[in-house]
Amino acid sequence: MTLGVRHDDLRRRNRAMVIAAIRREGQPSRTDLVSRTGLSHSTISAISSDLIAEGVLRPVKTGENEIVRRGRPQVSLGLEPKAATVLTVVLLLNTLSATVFDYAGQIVAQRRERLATLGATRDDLVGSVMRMIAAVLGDAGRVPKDIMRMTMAVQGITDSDARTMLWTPITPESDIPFADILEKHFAFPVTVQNDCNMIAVALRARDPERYRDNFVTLLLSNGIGMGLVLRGELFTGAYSSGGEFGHMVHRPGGALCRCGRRGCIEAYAGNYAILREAAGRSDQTAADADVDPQTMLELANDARAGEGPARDAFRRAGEAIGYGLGSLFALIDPAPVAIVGPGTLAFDMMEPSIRDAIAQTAGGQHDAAISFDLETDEMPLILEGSARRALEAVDNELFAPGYIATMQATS
Amino acid sequence: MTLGVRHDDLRRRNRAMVIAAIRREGQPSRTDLVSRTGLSHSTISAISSDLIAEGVLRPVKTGENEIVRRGRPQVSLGLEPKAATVLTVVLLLNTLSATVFDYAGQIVAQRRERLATLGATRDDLVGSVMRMIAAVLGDAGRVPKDIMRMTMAVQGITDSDARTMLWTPITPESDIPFADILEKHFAFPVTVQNDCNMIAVALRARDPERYRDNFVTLLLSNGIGMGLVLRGELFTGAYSSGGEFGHMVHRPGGALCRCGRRGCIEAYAGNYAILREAAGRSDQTAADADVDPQTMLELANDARAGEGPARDAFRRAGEAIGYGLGSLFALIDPAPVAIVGPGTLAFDMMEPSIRDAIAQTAGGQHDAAISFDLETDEMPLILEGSARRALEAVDNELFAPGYIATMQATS
DNA sequence: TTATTTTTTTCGAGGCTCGAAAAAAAAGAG
DNA sequence: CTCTTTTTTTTCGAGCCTCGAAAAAAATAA
Repeated sequence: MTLGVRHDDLRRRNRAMVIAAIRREGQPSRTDLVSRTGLSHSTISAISSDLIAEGVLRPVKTGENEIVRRGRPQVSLGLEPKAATVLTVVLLLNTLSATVFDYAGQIVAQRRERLATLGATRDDLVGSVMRMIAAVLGDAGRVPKDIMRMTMAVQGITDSDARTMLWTPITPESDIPFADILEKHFAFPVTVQNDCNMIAVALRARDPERYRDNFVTLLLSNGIGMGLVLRGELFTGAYSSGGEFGHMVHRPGGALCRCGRRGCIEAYAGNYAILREAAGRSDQTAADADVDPQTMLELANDARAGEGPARDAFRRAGEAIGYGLGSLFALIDPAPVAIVGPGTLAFDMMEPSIRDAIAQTAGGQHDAAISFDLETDEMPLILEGSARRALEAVDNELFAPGYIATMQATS
Repeated sequence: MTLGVRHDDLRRRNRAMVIAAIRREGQPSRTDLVSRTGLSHSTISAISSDLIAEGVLRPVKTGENEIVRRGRPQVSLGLEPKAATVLTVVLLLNTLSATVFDYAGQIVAQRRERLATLGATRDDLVGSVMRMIAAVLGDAGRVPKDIMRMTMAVQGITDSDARTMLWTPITPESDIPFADILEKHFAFPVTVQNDCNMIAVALRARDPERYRDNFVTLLLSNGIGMGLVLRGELFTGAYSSGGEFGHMVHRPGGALCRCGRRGCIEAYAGNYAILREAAGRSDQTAADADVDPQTMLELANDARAGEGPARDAFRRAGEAIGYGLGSLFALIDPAPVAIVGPGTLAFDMMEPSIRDAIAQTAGGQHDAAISFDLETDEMPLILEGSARRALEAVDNELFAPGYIATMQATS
């Protein structure tokens, strides 16, 4: 049950608010903070001087963009890059990358390598991740105890505690408790997140006007991923990362899906499904584990050239996505949709049938609210979202009792 | 953007917490409140004596159930019935009822009448509601300015501001702004809520062990309604009351639904759909506006008697519900399901196919978490949920600045 | 050099919660 | 019947926190 609000929570919350505002705004002055947070000048002054003394914030000299006016000039406050260091690891099909960020969100060091995930054993995967972390920490000139938080983004389903990769399309291995393994080895806190959720986090940070309280991100690739933000919060399931849009049922008992079930949206709209259909193979054929982007581009060009199996396949894919969005919108009301990933390259071939299908559903009522934004390259978004997630976790730890002691002990 | 926490918010929140705890627990002592809220004895003492002085709480003598122990006996605190009066109106197919509750949640007066909603014009409906409110207020010996809050529960879709009935199956009329109309006439605040959402509110109050953070309520009747609680909060859409489970797409382009679209879950699982199928009519036949419960009981008995069209119809209905739940659970993870309404009388004929269908979907993975509770009579739940909603709104208004002044002015 | 303007800090007042101690209210013991 | 013990509730002073007003600081304009 909900606990009463203690007196010291008050300061902690207001500190959190100030830091969050600075992370959003970039380099606001104290006066900006007053208007953003609704707190008084006195309070902002007290909190910010505390945070500066603790090494979390620093006054920054704004060079050019300042309007020269009468009166005492505003002093902008920025996050102190040295206040903390965080680490992100992104594990996707055949790709592994690790990045070190400073507290201000700037990249300190980055590594990326190809990794044949499909054939990799559990130990291969864990070992590769560990080696890459060690290497990138070396590049950045940091040791594990400098890292205050790590976020790992993976393709697939994670548990709701963000500790274990429950299932993934990138390897037959499942239930890998990355957080436990890495925390044991490196001794910094780790969370494991779904890649699409990280995309959603990044989009909200990039364009808060458009992506704020309710929106959907779809990742169109060999599978179909979804990130869902409802009421301004990332939606996750009760047990898992949830949001398995690709495995909502499009046609009961229909086409064979990569997950082994039948009729999932993915079994019509995933790259493998589009290829299978365009190639005239039965929709009960086993799925390809990976489809070359080049192949999909050629398929899209075939479809653009005129009617034929390729165009039909994309139409069918669009229909599956459209009915799925329609059902989703029946539940949550229409919302802006961001389409991310390689699938955007053929989105023009799918959009008409998506819109037709949505119009057939209850979700199609307010279709003015439905718009599609495209972003082909998902990798920068995943990285940005992961970093943001790790940094925001640090932001909030800074106010926990004992933070100051910890900082002094480690710095 | 989120505002800073002011100093006076603190007291307001803690007062809210105390009142909420008392509404949940019934008649806790101050010591109980200390452990429930985590606040100190001093704070609880201060807040409760304030609330007693303001006439919101009262010390109650617990008669029997008290364990006789050494030491100063605990004094239980209860809600003061005279602190406020709320009103609920429930408008369903062919039924209208209005109830007056005191602040402790006891019924003061109640009226109920049959009303031929299907043939009623907008003015008929509004007029009937107004007359019934006036009558029940008379029964209760209250005047409109005694009422601090009214909740109206309606079958159908409401807007997310809870002010307008956007669409309803009980009459062809749509977009009736009940809240505006009634507030103008009676001058007390009104909200308009979806009936299934009120059922969810009531279930959570009745059995907080089982229905707490995540659960689903399905109302099986001529149509299919849903109430959804996620993360402990009633889920509503961005524009509407949302949760249109019955209009998720089961079979694209399939059976004709009452809403005019094709393939909705309701077009297979609503009473009219089951009857249509069992009677051997085409699934493109127009829906009956209402189906006699007696007819459904006979149909269920036909089905229980052995294989045949009736059994097939229920099986098909179960399949639609099952795939729908499967898709829902793919998004939100499995959760307990409460099945409410006349449809429960034939639930035994549907449950096997529901479970079979769910097992075919991604949502069926953790099917241990899926359980069905049945409750045939929805009316008491709707009433209880509506009252609770109104009372909780009053609970929270009591802490708004100016509350004390208002109370003194009106009492 | 002085006045004006704007930002930031300082200072005292008022509220709130907390822990400890005191008061209250009952049962049990002698 | 009185005193002790036990438990609940209230009181009291300390410590924070936020706020508004006033003061200080830091720049431009005259």
